[in-house]
Amino acid sequence: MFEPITIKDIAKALGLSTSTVSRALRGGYEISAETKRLVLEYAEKIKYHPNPIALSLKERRSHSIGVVVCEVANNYFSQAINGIESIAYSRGYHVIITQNHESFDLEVVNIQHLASRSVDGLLISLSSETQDLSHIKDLHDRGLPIVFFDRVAADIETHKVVANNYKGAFEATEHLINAGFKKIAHLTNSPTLSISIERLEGYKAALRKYNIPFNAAYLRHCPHGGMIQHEVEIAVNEIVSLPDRPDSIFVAGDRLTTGCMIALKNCGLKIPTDIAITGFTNSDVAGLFDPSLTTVRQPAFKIGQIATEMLIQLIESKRPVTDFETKMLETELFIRNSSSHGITSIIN
Amino acid sequence: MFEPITIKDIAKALGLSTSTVSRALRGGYEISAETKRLVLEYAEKIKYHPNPIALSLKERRSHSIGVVVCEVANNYFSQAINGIESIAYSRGYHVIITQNHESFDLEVVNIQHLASRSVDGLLISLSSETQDLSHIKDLHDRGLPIVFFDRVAADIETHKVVANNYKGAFEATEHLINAGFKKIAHLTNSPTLSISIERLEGYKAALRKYNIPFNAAYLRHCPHGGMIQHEVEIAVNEIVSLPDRPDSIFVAGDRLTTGCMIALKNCGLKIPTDIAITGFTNSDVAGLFDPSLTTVRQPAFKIGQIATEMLIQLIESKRPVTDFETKMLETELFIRNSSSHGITSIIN
DNA sequence: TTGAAAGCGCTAACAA
DNA sequence: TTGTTAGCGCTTTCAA
Repeated sequence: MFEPITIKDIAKALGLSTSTVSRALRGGYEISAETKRLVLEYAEKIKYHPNPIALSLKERRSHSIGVVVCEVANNYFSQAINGIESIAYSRGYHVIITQNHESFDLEVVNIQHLASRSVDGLLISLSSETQDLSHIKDLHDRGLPIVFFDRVAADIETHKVVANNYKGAFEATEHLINAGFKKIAHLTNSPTLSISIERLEGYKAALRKYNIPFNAAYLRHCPHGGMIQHEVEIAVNEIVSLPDRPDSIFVAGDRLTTGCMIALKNCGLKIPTDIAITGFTNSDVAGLFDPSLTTVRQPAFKIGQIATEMLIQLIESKRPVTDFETKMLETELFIRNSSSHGITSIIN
Repeated sequence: MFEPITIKDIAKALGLSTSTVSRALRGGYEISAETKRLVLEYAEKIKYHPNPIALSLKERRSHSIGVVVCEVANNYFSQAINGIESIAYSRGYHVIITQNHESFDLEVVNIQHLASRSVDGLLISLSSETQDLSHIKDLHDRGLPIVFFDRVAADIETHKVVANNYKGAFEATEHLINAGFKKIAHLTNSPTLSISIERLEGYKAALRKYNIPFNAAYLRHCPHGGMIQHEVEIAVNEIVSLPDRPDSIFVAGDRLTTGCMIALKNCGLKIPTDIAITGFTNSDVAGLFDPSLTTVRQPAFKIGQIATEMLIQLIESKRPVTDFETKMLETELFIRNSSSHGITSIIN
C-alpha cells in the first residue's frame, strides 16, 4: 500500500540499469557527467530517498545507535538523552530510544530487538531488576559495541561513563551533618545497582568521618527507584515511624526524591523542621519547591555526550578495542532550604 | 565484526535447506514433527533470532511505529509515550521515539528517516515551528498511516487525538476570574500551533462571558514553548512591566508553566499576592511547588493509548480508510494555591 | 562508461 | 515433506 520510490523506478524511467543509477547516486567515479546529472536531477524531482533497510541488510550496519534507559520521564535520563542526540546527530547517527520501565524482561526484549535491528552500538543504563547480564554479555562477546552509563555492569569490560556517585553522596551527607543533623536516613534504589552501592558507600564514609554509627534501620530501598509511588510511601512511612526517628533523609534517586517529598507531605510532616531532606535529582524545578530542595545534580547532558563519543569511537574503530576506560564526572551540590536546620529555616 | 546467527547457520549445521528451516521456525504446516523439533531445539540452543531487517525488506513492514514529539523532557509527552508503549507492546509493535526539539528541520529529518526505515505508521505531534506540512502530506498521500495527537494539522485528513484545549483554557481562565482576578495575562506557545489557537479561544471566551475586554498587550507567545528559558524570561518581564500590570497569568504549556514560575521568582515577585498563576501542565510535582500550583491537566497517557489504537487500526485495516475521526478528551482543573486571591493565600 | 549478476537474511511459490 | 529459486532494495565485483 505504501510504496516508496526505489532505484528501479529511476532506472526504468531513464532507461538505465540499476547499477548505473546506484553509481550516479553515490560518489560517482566511473560514470559520465551527463548520466550522473540526469540521474541526480530525476532523483531530486521524484524525491528519491535510499531505503536504509536495504542498506542495513547489505552493509550490516545502520548508522543508528540504540539507547536503553529505565524511563524518559526522569530528569536525569531525558537530559542524558539530549546529550546523546547532540553528539549522535552531528556524527551522522540516528538515535533509537527504548524504555525498560525497570523491568529485566523488557530490558532483554529491547536490547535483543535493537541488536537484531542492526544498531551499530548500544548505550545502556541497566534496569533496577537486572542481575543476570548474559543477554548483554553475549552481544558484547560477539563484538557489538556497547557503552554503559550511569547504572553500569561491573562484570562487563567495556567503556563506562558515570558520575562520581561516591563523592556526591559523601558531600550530601556531610552537608546534612554540618547543618546539624545527626540521624540521617538513606532512601535509595535497588541495592544491586552500581549507583546504589556507590552512593551508599559515600553516605557511610561521611557518617564515619564524623563518628556517627551507621544504623541499618535507617537504610531503605525502593526496588523500582521511585517509579512506583506506593513503594516510596511505604519506605518513607517506615522511616518516619521508627522509634528513634531520623531528623533527615538523604535520598539517592531522581524520581525517588520527588516521590519522597510527596510522601512526606502526605504524612503531614514539615520539611525541614520535622525532617530535612537532601535529594539526588536533575530536576530543573528543585528551586521552586516548598521548601526549595537541596540537591546533588549530575552532569547528565555531558555524561550522555561522552558516552556517545566513546560508543562512536568503538563503532568506527578499525581494530577490536580491548583497552577500555571508565570516565567519572563530578556532581554538584546545590544547597537550598530543605536541608537547613531549625531556626535558619524559619528565617528563610 | 558483529556476526549474527542466521537461518543459514542452522541449515548448514543440520544439513537442511534454508526454506525447511524457515518453515520449521514459523508456523510449521508442511513439515515433519521430527524435523521441526530438531530445528527448534538447535535454534534455541544457539540463540537464533530472526533478523528483523531482512523481514522488513521482504514484507515491507517492520512491526514498529515511529513517534515524533518535540521533547521527552516534558511531562505531557513522557506520559503520552508511556501510553503509546503500553498499547504498542501489547499489540506486538515496537516504538521508536524521536525528538524534534521544536525545530521544523529536525522534524522533517526524523519523519523522513522513520518513513524510509519502514515504520508501519507514524504518531506525530508537530513542532512549534512547523507550518509547511508537505513532508507529512506526501507520506500520507502515499498511504502511510499517520495519527496526530496534541499538536495536530488542520489540513491533513486523518485520525487525531486531542485534549479539549478550549474547555481546559476556559475553565482555567474562569477560575481566575471567579477567584477575583480581572487583569489576566495569557502566556502561550507559538501562535501557529493548534493547541495555542484552541487555548487562546477558550481564554477569550471566558473573558467574554464575564465582560472583560480582551487586551492584546496581555497576550505573549514563546515560539519555543518554554524549551528556551531565556524566551520565557523576556515574555514574563514584558508582562510584569506593562503599565497596567496584570494581576494573574494563565500559562498554556507544560515547560512554559515551570519556566514562568522560575521567571517570576527571578523577578522577585510573590505568587499569588503579586501575581497569580494557573498553569497547563502534567507535572506530578505541581503540588509541591511554593506556592502549590493550580493546573490544567491533560489525560496524556490515555491520549497516547487512543492515538496508538487508532494508528494500529489504520495499519491493520485491509482496505484504505477514508473515514477519519478526531477524538477529544476532557482536561481536569486542579485548584491549588497559586491562583487564590489576596487574604486567602496568606491563610494558606 | 555501462550492464549483468550475485549476495545481504528471509519467505513463498513452485518443483520434486 | 523437503529443496530450489526468485525477489524485497541496494552495492559491488566482473564483463562487456
